[in-house]
Amino acid sequence: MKALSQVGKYGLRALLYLVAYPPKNQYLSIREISDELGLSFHFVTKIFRELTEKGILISYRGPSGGIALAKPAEEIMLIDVIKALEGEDYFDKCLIGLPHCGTAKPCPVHEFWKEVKTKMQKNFSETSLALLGEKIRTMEVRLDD
Amino acid sequence: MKALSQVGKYGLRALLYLVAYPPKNQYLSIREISDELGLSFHFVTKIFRELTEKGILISYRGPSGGIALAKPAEEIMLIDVIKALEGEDYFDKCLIGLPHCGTAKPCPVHEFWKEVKTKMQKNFSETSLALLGEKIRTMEVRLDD
DNA sequence: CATATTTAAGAGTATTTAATCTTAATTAAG
DNA sequence: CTTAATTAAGATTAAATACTCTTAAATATG
Repeated sequence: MKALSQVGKYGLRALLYLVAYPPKNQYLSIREISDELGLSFHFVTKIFRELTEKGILISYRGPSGGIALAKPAEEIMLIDVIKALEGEDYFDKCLIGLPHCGTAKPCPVHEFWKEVKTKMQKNFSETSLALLGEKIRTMEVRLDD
Repeated sequence: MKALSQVGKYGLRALLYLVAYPPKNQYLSIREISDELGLSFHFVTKIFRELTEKGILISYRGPSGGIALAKPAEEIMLIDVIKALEGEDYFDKCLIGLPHCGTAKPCPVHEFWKEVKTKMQKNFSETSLALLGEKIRTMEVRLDD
């Protein structure tokens, strides 16, 4: 199941790198992130520009510039990132694509699909970037490969 | 969340129409299905050709020809259809796209994502086309709009 | 102030997915 | 046997997504 676009996948991985390996300086360069994760520098730059516009990152140009979280990692929830990367309507889609599917006009799998989406929304709303960063740092989990 | 491609969405809707409104004759024409659901005849034809190759449908050419389920609707599970339309590896994908993500090398959201996929697999494995057809026929749910 | 480093912006290209079109093959019915 | 109805097959086109490239703007440092 391809639940995220490449923008979503790469953006999330790149953000998690920033959270897991916070720089000594105020800013971490996009180049370091893209190099470390083996992602296209230009593509990550484009994605991060969007996250900056949406208030999840702040950026600074020039030498020793880069990007940084706009808020403490504890206050940024996974759901914020996913909605920023995939669209605010991410959890509003009918599985079989019926535009008016909803309580009033449910599709054949509406109730079940709503359960799945609710489970995801709940988990993503409770998961902070700080928590994920900590999991990565303690080597419980991985960000590349 | 876009969990299915257009092929998956249209294919499933078209199949469900067949199940919900079984023809008097042995075969139902693709033209009727695509007309009724407002889908492209040619696109549905192409999708159905795949489902025929994969043994979910049988087809018959010529006047009063069309397509029909290869097995009783009770014996075709939603999961079979989704795997046929989206690929056998549909439930094997890492949320953030890491190729080697798994128990040995989990990504930061591996465990949760596995739960979601397991829930879906379980439900889709227990849901027959017959059940969905019945829901549609009794007007509990809808297939267009 | 000159230079190097970094992100910003957007144009450009490539790939994948979606949809359409054309022609062939099959078959029923007059 | 001719015609019409239907799916099969694959070529073609369109659109969306995924990247890549170029140039500009900002800024630190010598």
